[in-house]
Order: sequence, then C-alpha cells, then structure tokens
Amino acid sequence: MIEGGEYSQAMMSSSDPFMSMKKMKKNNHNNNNQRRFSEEQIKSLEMMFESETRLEPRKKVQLARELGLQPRQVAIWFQNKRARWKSKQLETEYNILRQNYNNLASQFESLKKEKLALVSELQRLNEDMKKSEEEEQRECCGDQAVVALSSTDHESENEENPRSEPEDIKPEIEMYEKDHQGALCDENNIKREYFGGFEEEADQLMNIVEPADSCLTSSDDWRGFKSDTTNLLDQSSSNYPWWDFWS
DNA sequence: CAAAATAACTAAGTTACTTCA
DNA sequence: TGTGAAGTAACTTAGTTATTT
Repeated sequence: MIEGGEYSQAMMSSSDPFMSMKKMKKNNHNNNNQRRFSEEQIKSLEMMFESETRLEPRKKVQLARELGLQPRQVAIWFQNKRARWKSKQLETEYNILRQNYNNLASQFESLKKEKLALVSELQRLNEDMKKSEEEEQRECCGDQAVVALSSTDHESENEENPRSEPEDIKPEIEMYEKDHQGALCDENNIKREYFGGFEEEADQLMNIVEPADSCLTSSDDWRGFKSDTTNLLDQSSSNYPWWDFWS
C-alpha cells in the first residue's frame, strides 16, 4: 500500500502525469536533484539511528525538517539502514559461527588422533598381558611335571599348596583358567581395572564413545558424526553445557 | 459490538544510478 | 577509456496493526 502524503509529495514533483515510472524515478531521486545525501545529513541520520532504529513519526518529521529532506526520504533511509544493518549482523554472526565450527573441527581431529593412540596402546598392553600369562602358565606346567616325577623322594612343603598335590593339579589349572583366561579381553575386567569403583560411569562413557567409533575409524567423511552427536548433545545438555567439555 | 475500509507502517526484494578499482 | 562490482536512494509488494466508518 502506498503511503499518503509523503509519497505524493515525492512523486508528484513531475508535472507530466503520463511520465513513465522509470523517468519519474530518474527525476525524483532527490528533491534537491542530489543523488546522495550530504555528509552532515548522513551523520545526523546515523546518530539518530544509533539511538533508535525505528523513528517515531514526530521525530521523523522533525529530523526531515532539520535536514531539509522529505519525511519520506528519512523513512526510506531508515528502512534501508535497517536492511543494511541486518545483513551486516548476519555476516558477523556467520563469521563467528564459522570460526567456532573450525575450532571444534580441529579439536575433534586432535581428539580423534589421541583416541587412536590410546586404543593402540591398550591393544599393546593386552598383548603383553596375554604373553606373560602364557609364559606363566607354561612355567607352571613345567614345575608340576618335575614335582610329579620326584614325588616319592619329597614330602610336601605345604599341604595347602595345590602344586604339591599332583592329583589336585588338574582342577586347579581349570580353576585358574576359568578365573584368568582372557581376563584382559573381558570388558568388565578392563572397566574394573581402569575405572575401579566407577563402572557405571565407564558404561556411560563407552556408550558415548562406541557409536562414534564407526565414524572415527571408517574412511567415511567424519562430518557424518552429526546424527550421533545430536543424541550425545541432547543427553548431556541437561546435566552440563556441552561446551564445558572443551575447556 | 462486529466487520469492512483505510491509513500507516514494516521487511524483503528490486531498480536505477554513482563511484571506484 | 570502458567495465564490472559495490554502495545507495527510491521504489514495489505483501503483510500487519490501529483507527475509522
């Protein structure tokens, strides 16, 4: 809808009622035939805009009178100024978001590397443990064989010591195997060992880490983490701000 | 009092022009 | 000197709100 007085004043400065819209625009860019506002005018408009981004009608008329402009020109200037200001704001916010994203991405990358290093370290430790277990077992069997052969010459050193009782060896070995075989591959043992007393927390951590594993280790674009982390963020946001994680 | 008409405003997008590298 | 990009005043359109009829 066209504004009443201001519009008429601005548009009807041409005497030709049949003048094309383009020509009218050309002729009416400014009532003083000046294309751009003066520095003084801009300065005043800017100052007013800083105090209020929307002008009251009375102030608009007053400002227009002070600057020698039509009230409509002031209104339009404020409209344009709001639009420019908004797009600048958007640009600023976009840059901030992009910077935050880049920071998060690099932090994510370094955590990813750290995690891989920890996983391989864990694997190495597991292998070491397995080896020492096997050696222990081998040594144990060798001793028992020796004991069995020389049992007639020696009394048992300790009756409670199962190794001194050849007939008890088998069940004991079975018991030992039962208790220790693959112990370090057992998730519960790992948790007990590394998170002693905090198994529940460990479970939560595992739940968080595991879904991310596939995207961390796969060759797929890691940006696919979005769907996984959405849940993660939702879960944790109720307890503490997720960004605390990075601090 | 409800509903239609009108005036005044807004945001978003466009046009015509100037300026400058 | 010509040209394209950027900036800007003025405009159009469609929507909202307040006031009047």
